[in-house]
Amino acid sequence: MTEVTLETISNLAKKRGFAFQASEIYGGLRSAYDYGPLGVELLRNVKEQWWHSMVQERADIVGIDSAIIQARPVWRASGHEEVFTDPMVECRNCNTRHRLDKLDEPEKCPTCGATGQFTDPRDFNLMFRTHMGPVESDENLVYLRPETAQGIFTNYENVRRTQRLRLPFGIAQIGKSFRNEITPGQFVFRTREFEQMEMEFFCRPEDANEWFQYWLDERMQWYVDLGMTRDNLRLRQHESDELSHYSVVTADVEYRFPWGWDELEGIANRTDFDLRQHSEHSGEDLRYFDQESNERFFPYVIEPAAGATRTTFAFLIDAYDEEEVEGETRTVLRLHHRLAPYKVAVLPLSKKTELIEPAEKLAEELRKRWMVELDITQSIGRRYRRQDEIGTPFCVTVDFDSLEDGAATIRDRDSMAQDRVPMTGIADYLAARLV
RNA sequence: GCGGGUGUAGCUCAAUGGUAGAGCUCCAGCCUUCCAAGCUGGCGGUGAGGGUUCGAUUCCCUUCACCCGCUCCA
Repeated sequence: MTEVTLETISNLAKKRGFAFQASEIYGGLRSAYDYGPLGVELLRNVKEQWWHSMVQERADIVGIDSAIIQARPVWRASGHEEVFTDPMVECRNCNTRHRLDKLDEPEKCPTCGATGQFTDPRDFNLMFRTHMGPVESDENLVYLRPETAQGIFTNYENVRRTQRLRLPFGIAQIGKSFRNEITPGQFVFRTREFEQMEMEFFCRPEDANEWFQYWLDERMQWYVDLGMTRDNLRLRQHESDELSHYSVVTADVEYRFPWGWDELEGIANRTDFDLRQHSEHSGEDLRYFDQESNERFFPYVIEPAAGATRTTFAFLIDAYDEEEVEGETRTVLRLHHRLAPYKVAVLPLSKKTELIEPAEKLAEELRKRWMVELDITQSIGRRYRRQDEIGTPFCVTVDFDSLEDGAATIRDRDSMAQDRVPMTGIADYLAARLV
């Protein structure tokens, strides 16, 4: 395992086309990043794997995709409109920031003890505001969602009824969320626009603790199965004073980032808070009717909520490796095959047209099944290293012998071992290994 | 937002109040038949705006972005 710095990864990301500063040609926009051709593939693969394990492979979970902009009362009911606005003051003496409503003495800094050094209180509003419709007025103020979860709760009854779901069941969603984080930073780790992978699992209140534990184990295993180093992962239970307004118990899946342990995913027992709130605010009865006992009750909710963008970032960091090969440093992204942006690179040994033609033909065939890159520039060694650096699991090299024997060399990213395989069998060879 | 640090080519770095250089990368050509080879050539830069000055990448101001801390969270 190579020790990685944030700088190493952000440089690689820029250099190879994973992520770029947003609006870069205009000097950039704080806390906003654009995903390049490699980054979008990696991000898509992470989301695809999550969806696969959460929705496709499960009989008890379905997916939705709700609107980013919801009616304002949704955020009143969820508590976000109230909780996401904090009056803050800053101490001019020690440069610390404090919530005014949490201070014991309004003029005294709890950090350095100085009095009368506070700035005027300022409202920190964590929700993005905009207006629905061409005319800006208080009446059409709307928020960009600060979490995808509320779109699930507001659709709970629609989904349950149309899919004829019975407890326990889950609803999953992947999508963008927006928060005016007070302090964004650490590259793509904490950005104000970010992507979430959230699933709300509805169950009987008495089973909630059991399901909570179940999802803790399940989610932890997901990262490990996709190749993340176990020692770089841990579960951390929230202290009671750091719990969200909706949660009675929360545990975070944390990753050992270059700057320390930090959160990838929060798994929370949201109780019946959200369904109850929406029932009260909307007037819709969102209780579950149990035919056997002839009772109505609010289900409890266990929520594994992961950050798609920061999880992608963690996979990138975890895959990064450098090793010495014949006095040279080989940089290789040891990404799980399912996550690798490109699965195969097709490399004609030289630029001679007699090699390029069969290489193009092979690439065209393989592209029907996988992301394939055809690279014809520079020496074969250099191209192998380029593919190593972006994590491509296999390189297929077409050489002059190929014209005679109809075979090509397949080179493995991790072991650098080579296999001679008939051209007609290459797709099968790769399919057997790209699991 | 506050305090501290940083900003010269895609990357690493150099130089100067007077035409901004190098190595690597990238591209093209030659050569080369399997792990960042060689030769030739090419593209390309002082984050942005303003001020001082005959002249600013250099000095001053403003602004933007990144990193560290405070705070918040997926």
